[in-house]
Amino acid sequence: MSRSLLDLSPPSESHLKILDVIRRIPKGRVATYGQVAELAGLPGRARLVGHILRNNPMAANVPWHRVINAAGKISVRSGEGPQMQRRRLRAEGVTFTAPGKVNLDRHLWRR
DNA sequence: GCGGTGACGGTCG
DNA sequence: CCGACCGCCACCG
Repeated sequence: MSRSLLDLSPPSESHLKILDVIRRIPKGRVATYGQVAELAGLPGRARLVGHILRNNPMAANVPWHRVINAAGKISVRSGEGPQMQRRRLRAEGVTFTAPGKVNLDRHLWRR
């Protein structure tokens, strides 16, 4: 079978650090890609966070749905991703100001 | 091994 | 709100 992304990717340190930060996002709160990257000690690498979530679909034990972009919107593109993300956030009590747009003033993770 | 390409972003106008 | 530009880098040819 052709496996290009997942199977061959060895868990790099940055990789693990990012996932670790995401695990710390409290329930009912959200964090931006840039914020996650920064907390992981990787300032300026917001896109790396996106890449990782993209290549780690399941992201087991990782509340991937709590990661959104700086505009408060859901960035997930693939298939049902967006819907599922919105659903999960709502289930945690996260409110939206518009379809797919999280109320950052209320739920952005402050640290 | 090297370079082009595009990305789950961010920022500014 | 939307679009253009920017910067950083993993992926693939």
